[in-house]
Amino acid sequence: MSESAHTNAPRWRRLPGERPRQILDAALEVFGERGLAAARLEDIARTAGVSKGTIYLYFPNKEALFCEMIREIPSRHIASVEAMITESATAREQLREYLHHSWDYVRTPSFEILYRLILSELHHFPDLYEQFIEEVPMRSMRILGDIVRRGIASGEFRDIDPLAAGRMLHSVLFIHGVWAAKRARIPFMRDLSDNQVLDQLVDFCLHAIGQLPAPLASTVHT
Amino acid sequence: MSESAHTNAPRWRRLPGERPRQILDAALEVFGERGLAAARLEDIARTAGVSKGTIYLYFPNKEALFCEMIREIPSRHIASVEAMITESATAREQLREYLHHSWDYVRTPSFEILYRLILSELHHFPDLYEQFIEEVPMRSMRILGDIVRRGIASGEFRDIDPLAAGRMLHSVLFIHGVWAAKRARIPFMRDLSDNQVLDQLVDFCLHAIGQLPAPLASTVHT
DNA sequence: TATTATTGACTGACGAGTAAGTTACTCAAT
DNA sequence: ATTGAGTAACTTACTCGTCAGTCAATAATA
Repeated sequence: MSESAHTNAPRWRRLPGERPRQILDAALEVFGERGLAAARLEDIARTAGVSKGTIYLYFPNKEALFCEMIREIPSRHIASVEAMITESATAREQLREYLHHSWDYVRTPSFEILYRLILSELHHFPDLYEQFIEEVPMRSMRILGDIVRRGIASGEFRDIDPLAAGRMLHSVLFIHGVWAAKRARIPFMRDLSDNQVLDQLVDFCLHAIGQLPAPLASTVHT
Repeated sequence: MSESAHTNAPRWRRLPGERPRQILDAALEVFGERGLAAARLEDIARTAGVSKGTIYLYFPNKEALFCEMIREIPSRHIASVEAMITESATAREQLREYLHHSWDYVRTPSFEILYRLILSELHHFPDLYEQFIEEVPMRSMRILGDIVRRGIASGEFRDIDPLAAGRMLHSVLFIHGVWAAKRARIPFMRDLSDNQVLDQLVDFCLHAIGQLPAPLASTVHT
């Protein structure tokens, strides 16, 4: 008994390099579960495997931790989505690809949590909100808008305001992503697989901006 | 000096019939501003023009007040939107009309607040969440789905899964409504009027489900 | 040994909920 | 019409638990 009596394994380790990341991840989990006001720093600390005092070594207070989290997390993902864009294909193919990649991003639990937290706390952190808007949805809309513009020029798409189209495409993808991430709680998503939903999205969107009803073609993937 | 010294005007009045509504309206304002956890009952009381104790005469506790508010508020609006549906017109016209009416509903500040609160508290009130989903978005999707079904039968719309189409239509309308309600804080909505956005929405949606790109399309080869 | 990361018990403020006291109103008796 | 006792509506001052933030002590590491 009592391996605790005389193990020379330390009860805790010094990890100043890893603490911020650990704490931010724990913060995402706990803030995501309870919201900014109701989340307890003790819970975040325990989830991160540290004590409450440690948090204050790396973040001045609860709000700052929250803000830092909102800033840090999306920056991990965005670059990877944008890297996926290929210049080679037709606008139609390029659009389809971008929708697929965005679909993967927008369904991640962390995205859903982030969006939810931002939305609910937007009153108190306007600068944070604007930054998020700029870095996530506007970026996405602009990229989509550019693809649409190319497609119009090439005659693949009908004459539509590219920015408006980008906004529409983003909105429908985005909200379905949030729903899909929480599918278990949303009745009208329960019976659909992610791929089915994506197919419906792509079909709907391509018809909305397409020059012609499309040769009935080719939404199959997997 | 001191008109308070001997006015026979009562310092407060008994209004048991009006209190619940007053308190619920105040709750929407204060919860909407600060969220469930951070909102103070004292603030709600002051906004409602009563004292904190009065709230407890009508609601057992903070959570119950919150839930009652979520239940009560949307029921005021929904019926009025559904009453607007006319059976006479073509599916296309009927759809256009329904989108217009929903657009008005979905832009109201109270809807935006409600949606935001529901989304952020969904973890803790699953039954409330399901009820909201059932009463607001699902209802809307079903109505839209029915219109689409009619339109397919009449040849106005292409052959598309009506429920999926209803979901798409709702989603894009809904999220743009939320954005429009907070337009001042959202860069990509700032330069657009509500009517412009609605026109873009209708245009996008009708093309997405339309059999042909509208009247103009009859000249296009098949 | 010196240094620095980490702990955890502590404090002070804040706010939900309570209950005893106060005020507005009601209505039966005059 | 007026009174005034009874009651329902409302207020206010209080309690008590909770939790953000602090700091002196302690443990790991160089």
